[in-house]
Amino acid sequence: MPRTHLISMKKKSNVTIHDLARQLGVSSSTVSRALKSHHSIGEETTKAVKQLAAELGYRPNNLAVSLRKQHSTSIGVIVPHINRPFISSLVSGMEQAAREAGYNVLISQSYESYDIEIGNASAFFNSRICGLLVSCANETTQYAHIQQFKDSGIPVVFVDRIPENDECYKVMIDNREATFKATEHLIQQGCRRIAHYGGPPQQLMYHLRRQGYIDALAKYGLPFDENLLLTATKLTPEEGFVLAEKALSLPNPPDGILAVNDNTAVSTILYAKSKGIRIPQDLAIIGFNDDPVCTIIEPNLSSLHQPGAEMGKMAVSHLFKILDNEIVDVPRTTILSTHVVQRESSLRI
Amino acid sequence: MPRTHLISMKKKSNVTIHDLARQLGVSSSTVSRALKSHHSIGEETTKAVKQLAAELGYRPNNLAVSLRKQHSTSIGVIVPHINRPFISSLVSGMEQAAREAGYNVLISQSYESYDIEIGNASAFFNSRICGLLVSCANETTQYAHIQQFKDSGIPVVFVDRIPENDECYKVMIDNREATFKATEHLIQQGCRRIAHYGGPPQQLMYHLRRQGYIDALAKYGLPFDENLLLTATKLTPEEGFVLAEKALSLPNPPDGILAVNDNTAVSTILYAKSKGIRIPQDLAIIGFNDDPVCTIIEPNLSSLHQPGAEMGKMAVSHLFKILDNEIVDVPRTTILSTHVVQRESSLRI
DNA sequence: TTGTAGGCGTTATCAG
DNA sequence: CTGATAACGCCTACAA
Repeated sequence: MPRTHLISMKKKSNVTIHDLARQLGVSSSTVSRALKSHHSIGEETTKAVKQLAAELGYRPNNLAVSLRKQHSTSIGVIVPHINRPFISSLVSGMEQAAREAGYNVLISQSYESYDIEIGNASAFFNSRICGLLVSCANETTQYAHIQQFKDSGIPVVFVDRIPENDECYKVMIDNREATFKATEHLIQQGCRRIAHYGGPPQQLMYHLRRQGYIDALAKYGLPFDENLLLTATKLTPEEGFVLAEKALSLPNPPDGILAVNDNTAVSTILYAKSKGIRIPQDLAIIGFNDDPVCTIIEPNLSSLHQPGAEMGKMAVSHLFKILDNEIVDVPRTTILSTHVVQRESSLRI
Repeated sequence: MPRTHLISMKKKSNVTIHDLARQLGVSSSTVSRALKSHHSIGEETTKAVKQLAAELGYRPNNLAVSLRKQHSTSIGVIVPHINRPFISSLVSGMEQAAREAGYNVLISQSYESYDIEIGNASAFFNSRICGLLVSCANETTQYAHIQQFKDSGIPVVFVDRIPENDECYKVMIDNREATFKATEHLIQQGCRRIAHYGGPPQQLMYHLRRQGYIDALAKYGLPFDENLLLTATKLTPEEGFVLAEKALSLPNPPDGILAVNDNTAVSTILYAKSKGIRIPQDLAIIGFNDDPVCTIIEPNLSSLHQPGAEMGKMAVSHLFKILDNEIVDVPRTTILSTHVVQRESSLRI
């Protein structure tokens, strides 16, 4: 009967430091210290402990460690959708940086919904994440669900979609400058009536992009025509077709389009081509994000490149610095650089 | 003096059930039970507890709950790369299903590396995930790092990239059938010399896809020409160009190409067009995955559609059933259906 | 209906 | 150099 017991030596992995301690005739504190090569433990003891741990397949229980240390190693990430090129690169960068440092990444999608974002934040809080990275839902205009983290000393870094608040840590691009440069590029290519597809205006990001567009027009003395300022809410390819039709059927249609993302820009190219409008001769187009699709659509789509993976890594790096109290090294706002990638869709000269 | 206490009402969120208990003059077990509306607790007590909990901003500590219950609510996910259309949809589906059930999703990327996959699995194990979803790295041919979970009673579901092992839970498509259908489609469109870009052959998935291609040729009495069977390792767009050049510069070039993914198919279209090869008249092409790019490349790329998000949801659903001991409801192998999406790149009739 | 006590696995403090 | 003890926050027999 004890036989069966011994035979089932299937390395059960509930081995704890106490099991090791018992078998070695030492205390569990000694085991705990030996496992992390604490200097105060004798060489032999340490070796013996580590060897037995390996033999029995001991695995530390991070749940217990985190509870005891009052500090977990899980970073929470909230994004609107994972399956979008820019965001999946962003998340990929976060995951890479976090894992290299031995941290886990908890992921969640808000689907652009404020309520879901609140729920996700709440779940993360209860899971005692050690830090939060958020790219806000378009719906989100209040931040109480984020404030709870700060109140508990859990650092938060906003990425890309950020709130209008100077107090918080942000990693982003200069959205105004980006669309300014994009608009400027179109102007330099000879466009004089440039339309802009803007995103949901309550999102600061889209507001700034609008502003860059307007500022560029002003700088070059081009009139601002309200009819040329369209607003998108979903920013899907489908919506892109609607916008394209709207813009191109104006009595006085645009000769250039600055789209707030590549989805809508691509749809516009497809729509224009189907109507016999030549790109870029009749209509120059530039998108935003520099998604992979830019080099596949014909003509290739000019776009504003923003470094997704780098933004993710940077956000994680900032998070770690804040956790390590090297706050002085972390600027409230980090601006990553963007650049216009000039491709056929906008090159008229 | 108690005043100051009351005034500093900055809801510090380290409130525990003991704090609530103390303030209400009850025991912490009562609080614990009241919070989950245990029937044995008086209505008034329950109400009082919940109200105070809300006032003080009490938040349950999942770390402690999991430790105590010996069961966490975190699902680990290992995929090769997040930022690929199919995989990000897969992960998105997983996240959605998991979160709806109140579970967290821990994500990690293997970058197709066996060693990194092992490291990720190890980290997850230490974090005491309650279940694992894996889509294996191409390098992976051994599964000891996965076995540890099974040995500890932690369910594992393989998704898409699965091992050659009947014992494990798998959610996948019928890869052989998929490429069989795709090849058949090309044959029905009049192709007689069909080339195939295969993936790393050690991955069962790619082996099966090769087999479907070969079987279809056989069924229709077409000769199998080794020169038409190319092998890709990275499956990147860049590699697609190399493969395209290799295939199209053969002495007797193919009139149809079955690519193992859309990346390489798209590159082939671009390459062929640059060489004046007409698609689909001179060369019919079909890809695999049905990435968004298929409807943007011109001509639109035919492809094999596989339901990414559904696979992810299904995997999570299976995991939950296994956790709930409803094992009888979970088939070892779940095959999701695929279909050929016929587009211009292959329609010659 | 409520309270007591013990423990989940680990680490930190203090003592030897 | 090592050990005993007490937490971390929660849950759950068992008692009352």
